[in-house]
Amino acid sequence: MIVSAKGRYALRVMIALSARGQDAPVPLKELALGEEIPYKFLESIMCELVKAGLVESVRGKNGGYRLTMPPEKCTAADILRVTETSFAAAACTNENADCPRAEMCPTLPMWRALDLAVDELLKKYTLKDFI
Amino acid sequence: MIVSAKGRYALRVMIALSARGQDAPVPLKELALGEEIPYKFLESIMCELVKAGLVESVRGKNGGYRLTMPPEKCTAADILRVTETSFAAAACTNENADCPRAEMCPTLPMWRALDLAVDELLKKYTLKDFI
DNA sequence: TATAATTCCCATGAATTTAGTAGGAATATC
DNA sequence: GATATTCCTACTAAATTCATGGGAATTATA
Repeated sequence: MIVSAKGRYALRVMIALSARGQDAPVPLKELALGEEIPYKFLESIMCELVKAGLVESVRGKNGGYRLTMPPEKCTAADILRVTETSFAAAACTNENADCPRAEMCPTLPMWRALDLAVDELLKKYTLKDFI
Repeated sequence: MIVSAKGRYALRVMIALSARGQDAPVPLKELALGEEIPYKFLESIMCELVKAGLVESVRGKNGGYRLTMPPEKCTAADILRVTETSFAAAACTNENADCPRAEMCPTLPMWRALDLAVDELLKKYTLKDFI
């Protein structure tokens, strides 16, 4: 039960972008160096964040990445939902879960409650809270 | 962010043991078949549960496993703490965590809060609640 | 005391996921 | 046209999870 390095990197980068304001886009190189995240790994993470609509990219010279919303509108839940391949506490509550026991599983309600509790908490933290 | 199969197996077995009362020990073979858990994998799980003091084992013929406490005294948190190699939401709050950024990490408080929230919730579910 | 049923212990292997790397095409600025 | 950037696809390495195998130790009972 753990948040991956990818998720933590994503959060860090989003915080870094917040601290920079929304004017000029920040190039990947600068983000990677500043946050000490492997360049190519971060590149793949940024790709996911762009696809999810949390950041926008500007290509070509003087390009880079920029938040698509003000920091107070983006929560930790928004970010981690993108990067964590399984955001569910137990596999049992995954979208693709296909457990034959699900119908009468005594623990399923607990996993659902856990998912909810985690989501509630992560929603409370916005990027603004971190800077 | 997910509870492993091991953890779910452990919970299931503990529930099965609860349902059987504390009298005669239940052999591994029976547990494995009944719960559809690979015999050898379950064996290693039982070993951990014994070491943690949640179940006791009786060796030799007519032996098996038995809870060491009444089902209402054992919570999901007690069980998962044993089986999950990392019970922390983020590696950052692991016992062995040794992050150079920890001192001034803006997200650390969130991970701690998350750990707490998860623990609180899992403590609410006792084995008795599942049967 | 032999036998069968069991837990205990140690080592190994397979599968899956996570983390990271490499190279080049496309795009924009100057 | 040179340069700085994102985008895309594929690959590799490392770690973790999920098991499997074989045999020693222990105990009840016939």
